[in-house]
Amino acid sequence: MRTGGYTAPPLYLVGGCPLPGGLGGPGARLPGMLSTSGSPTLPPYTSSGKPHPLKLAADLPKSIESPLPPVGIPPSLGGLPLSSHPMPFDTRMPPLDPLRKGPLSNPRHPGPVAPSVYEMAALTQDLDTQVITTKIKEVLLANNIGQKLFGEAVLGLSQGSVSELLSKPKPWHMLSIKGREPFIRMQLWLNDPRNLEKLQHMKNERREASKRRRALDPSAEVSQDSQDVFQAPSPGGTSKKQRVLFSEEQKEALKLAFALDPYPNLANIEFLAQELQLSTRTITNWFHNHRMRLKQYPGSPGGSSSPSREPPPPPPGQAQGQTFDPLNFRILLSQRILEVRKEKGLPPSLPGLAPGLPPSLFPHLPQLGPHALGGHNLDRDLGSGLDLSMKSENDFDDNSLDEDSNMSGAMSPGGGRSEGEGEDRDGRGAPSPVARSSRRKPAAPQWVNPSWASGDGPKEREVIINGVCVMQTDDYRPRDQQETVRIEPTPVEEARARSLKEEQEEEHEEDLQQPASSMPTPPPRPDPAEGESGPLQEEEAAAPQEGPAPGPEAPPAEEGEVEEEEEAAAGAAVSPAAATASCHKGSTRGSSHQPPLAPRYWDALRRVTPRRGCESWCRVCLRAWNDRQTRSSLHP
DNA sequence: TGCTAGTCAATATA
DNA sequence: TATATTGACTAGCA
Repeated sequence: MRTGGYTAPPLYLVGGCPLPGGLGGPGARLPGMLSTSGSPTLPPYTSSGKPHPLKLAADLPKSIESPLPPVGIPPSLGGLPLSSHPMPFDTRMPPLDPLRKGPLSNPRHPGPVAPSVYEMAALTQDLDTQVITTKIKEVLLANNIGQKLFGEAVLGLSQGSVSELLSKPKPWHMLSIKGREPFIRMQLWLNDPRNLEKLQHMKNERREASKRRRALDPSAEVSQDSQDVFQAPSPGGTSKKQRVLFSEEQKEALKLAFALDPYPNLANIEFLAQELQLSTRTITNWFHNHRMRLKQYPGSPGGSSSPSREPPPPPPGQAQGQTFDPLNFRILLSQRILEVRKEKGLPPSLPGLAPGLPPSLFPHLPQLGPHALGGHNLDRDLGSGLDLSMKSENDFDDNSLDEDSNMSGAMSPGGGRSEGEGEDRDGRGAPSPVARSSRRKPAAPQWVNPSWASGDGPKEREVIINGVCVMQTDDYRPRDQQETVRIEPTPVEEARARSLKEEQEEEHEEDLQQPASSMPTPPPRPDPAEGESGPLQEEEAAAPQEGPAPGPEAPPAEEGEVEEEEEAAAGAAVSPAAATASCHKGSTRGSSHQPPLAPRYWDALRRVTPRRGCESWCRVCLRAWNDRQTRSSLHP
């Protein structure tokens, strides 16, 4: 039961109409309200950090010069989402009609159409969400008001939503109109001199009501949650699916898959579902959620996101620039699992396997999944609170080129997700790591740690800058000569043996200035039509194909590849000035400058033409070239 | 059909 | 107990 009793006068928007006393009475103003006839004249906050007095839109259209319909507590609260419920406070806005994006028609309050929340939001100048939430948190804390009560009474949101809003407020410019509504409510609530009084009153009423209920029926251990909240009955018995609790290895696998391809195609989703013994729906949900939540950390210089917030843990970086195919995925995941075990001081070996041999390298063993991996449960073995965010920089030195690639470079050849543009559609937020169609916002920056999967020690000279650039701190001092990673469709045992051998060879490699020695022998030039088979098919591909080298004229790339490569560059964050010289002048993408290739690489590639549009070889060129080689070996 | 944005609510954590 | 996290879901859109 809503302990309502809280009936405030209606909220008026425009001068001449009384604002409810709670909002400051006549003359009170909406925060940052814009005049519809003019440009914003007031910043949302004064220099002292206090909100400006509400600026009225004196010339608002007549259609919204009417009081908002008073909102009472509906007799029945069931069946409606919280956000549709009116607020008992004078921060209330009319219940929304999502179809018309305006207030629900209220037969009890006929008359001119009141401005909807959306209209109000549209009329509202930028609010500093960070300041608002900070103030809200201060007030709540100082007055011992919980998020739950505040959310339900003021915002019409659940506790979890309130928590997210308060702890991770999106900058105003990143909010949709609807997403701005809670912040407008908060601002209105802050402006209400009686806000605390009312909230405390509600709190007391709830407490007393709860006492009464308990007194009436002590056996009913009904939590307050189920009583004072708008408990929506499951309509038609269609309740939410019970939430799945992912195991650590499932999460790790999903993160890895995400790093390989944040937009997996259906085949890959089904593959993951099978591997992880989850439903495809769960997989897609996870990817959706993960993309969205990574985006909640804009981190862009222009963004007004909270400066105190740290970016989310970077995903497994060894996947950067690699393609999603089952074999690749399994190998990388097994490496990751072993790494995690090592970090946790657990034995790297798994039951029934030789030490260090992950079961994913043995497809004949039970599939990788929560019950695979040697039957070990990482949750149990590793405990909670795993910091899987950044692997140690000691076991992946096979792909330093990937430091300049981004997620688009990780697209599966069969994934076909290289189309489109990677720039954030609103031009704000984090630099796009993923080149996408204009519909898709890019996922958050992907961090690169090219050395993750190697068994070598840390490479302190490598500095991770961001998702696509790994700074070579002092000039182009050579790092590992192993510049590319090519995971061939080789039988796993053979692959592992080869890997071990390569590692040994790398350890004894001395001439770091001769990348040519590590450059792969150019495999057959790929057919322009190749590369369209899905990863599952790739997995079934035969052993590495030998064939004629593409020769120095291997590039220019096919048109699609050019597109893909440019998109790879599109999301590149700005690298150090010293490294952002001149390549890709011909790129159609905005911020596509890539660090030029170090001279040592030029030597290796001097006989190969850089990709179209490039003056010389850069990392993108090299990356694209290497991708083609890999693909050509997979799809001769 | 699949995406984003927003939200709920179960669960984990402080 | 309060807050944070996160899987599931919906609406709207292209």
